[in-house]
Amino acid sequence: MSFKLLHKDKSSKARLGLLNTAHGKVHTPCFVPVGTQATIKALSNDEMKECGTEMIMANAYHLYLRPGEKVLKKAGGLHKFMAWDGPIMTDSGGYQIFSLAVLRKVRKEGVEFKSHIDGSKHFMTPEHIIGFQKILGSDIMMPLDECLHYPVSRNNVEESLKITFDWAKRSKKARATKQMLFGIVQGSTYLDLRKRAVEEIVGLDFDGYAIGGVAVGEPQDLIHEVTEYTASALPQNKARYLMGVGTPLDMLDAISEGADLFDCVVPTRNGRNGQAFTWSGELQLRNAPFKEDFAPVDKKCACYTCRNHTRAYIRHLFNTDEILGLRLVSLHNICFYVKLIETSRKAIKEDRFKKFVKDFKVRYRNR
RNA sequence: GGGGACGUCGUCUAGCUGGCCUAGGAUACGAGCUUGUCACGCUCGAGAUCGCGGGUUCGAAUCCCGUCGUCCCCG
Repeated sequence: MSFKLLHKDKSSKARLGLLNTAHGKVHTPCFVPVGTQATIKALSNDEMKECGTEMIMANAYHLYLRPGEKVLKKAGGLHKFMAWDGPIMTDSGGYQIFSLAVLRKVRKEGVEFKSHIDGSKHFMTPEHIIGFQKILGSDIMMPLDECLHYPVSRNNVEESLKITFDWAKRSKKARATKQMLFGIVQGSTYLDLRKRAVEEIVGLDFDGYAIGGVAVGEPQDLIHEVTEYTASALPQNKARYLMGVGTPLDMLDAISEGADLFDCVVPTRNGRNGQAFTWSGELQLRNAPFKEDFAPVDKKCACYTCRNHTRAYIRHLFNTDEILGLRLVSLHNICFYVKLIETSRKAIKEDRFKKFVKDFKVRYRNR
């Protein structure tokens, strides 16, 4: 249970690290696919492993509502339940409080919310969330936090930071020693508030630090201004997790800004909607130009999808609502993301990450 | 040969006691969006002068006549 900083790129702020968890090692930078409901939608564990996925992410809020504490306890934890023997991170549900805002009431003690599934009322405290993540047996737990949408007034951010900090303290107290617990830095786009949040959270000494409240509606340049600023303020010897980011370009930029871990629904969600990521840009595979395109999704990709199938076939699968279509593109996208980060690690090791990103952007023109 | 029903975007159709229809929807088609997943989703676009011709009327997809086509029943 530790993080080792192995190398710092000489051409950028990119870092190479090794995260040791109870269920294995994670090489950073690392992309962590999102499996909210204890499954990476449409993909099997074997497929994830074949892509080279080292760690996956699940969501405490969702699993708390379904299947619930009792089932997960009886199952012997999340690893056994979903038959994934590698590292698992779990998000607390802080983001859900934000994204399901209509239903929530944030109080100092915790959050009151209505289940989006059956409307039942629940009250969750930071202690509950940690307790539940203990039952899950997550390798990396996240504390309950409040994630605000952009834009938000300075006053609201200051008020919110107090709650997030208080919850962080309480989460720390309630933590389990065998699992890692990260602290989350909020502060929206107010850099001085970000700085204050970093000082407070780092003062509590967590196993790693997350940059939250980023890519929640703000313009591109702000995403990176906040990320770079916050990452630079965090300690060198701890992993930095940029929550919810992102697109290939956002991730690469964030790596140059010093972030180590990323989770994002984009490769899977967009994959289910027919968008493929490739070394030469993004493809809307449902679009007409692919009707008779018998090339693989990406010539440079060695994934199952690209080894066996054509763009024309995948477009056909989407047009006929066949399940295999979503599976093939999700699989390709995950493989692409993992490979992109693997290649990034190599470039960092060789101190040429800045050039690597520059070259990648030239080829990745569609955006 | 006689009687009846029906004919509206590519497809399935709403409307048919005439003006609110410069014809609505669904689907197919075309494009865009998607950043700690309420999501195989969302948004937008193009697409029919209402089988055809004539008539009544200020005004017809809607009423009348003819005609063509499809289907059904009787002979």
